[in-house]
Amino acid sequence: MNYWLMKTEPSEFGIDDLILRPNQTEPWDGVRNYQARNMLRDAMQVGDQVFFYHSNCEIPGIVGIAEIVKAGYPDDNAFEPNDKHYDPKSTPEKPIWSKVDVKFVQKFARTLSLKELKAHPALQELALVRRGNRLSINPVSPEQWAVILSLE
DNA sequence: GCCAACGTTGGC
DNA sequence: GCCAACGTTGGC
Repeated sequence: MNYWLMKTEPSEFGIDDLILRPNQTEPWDGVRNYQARNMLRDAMQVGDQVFFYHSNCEIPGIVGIAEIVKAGYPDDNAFEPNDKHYDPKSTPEKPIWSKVDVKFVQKFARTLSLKELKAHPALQELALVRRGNRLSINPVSPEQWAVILSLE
């Protein structure tokens, strides 16, 4: 099993929105970065665990856990000219972009803030806290996962 | 293939 | 709102 961290802006779609979805499940779409796409398409498997991260908000940090319930499949909103994430280079015959489905698992009692993660000695290699990292999807090692969970 | 200009992310 | 960091675009 693999561990991940996925960023989202709560003003757009936060963990409370995920909880309210049918089956508490939502496609994770709209990713338009090749590195992140490769993780969505090639690496994520059903059952993988995901830290749900809120960015661009009052307290950026990890707010809970979700789970991959459907592995990579074509991001079809790239085909829709009226969609915000439309990409004319991607077609149903040759899709460029991928998405996965994530399901709510747990919401933490408090936000594990970015500040706190950055300060933790055992998390200095966490992709999220590395300088200049802007990827919306990051891998998390089993060791890092355990350390972060213990903060809750 | 180089690289300047521009756009986006996201913390602060 | 600012700006550092990084990705993408497009002229050459």
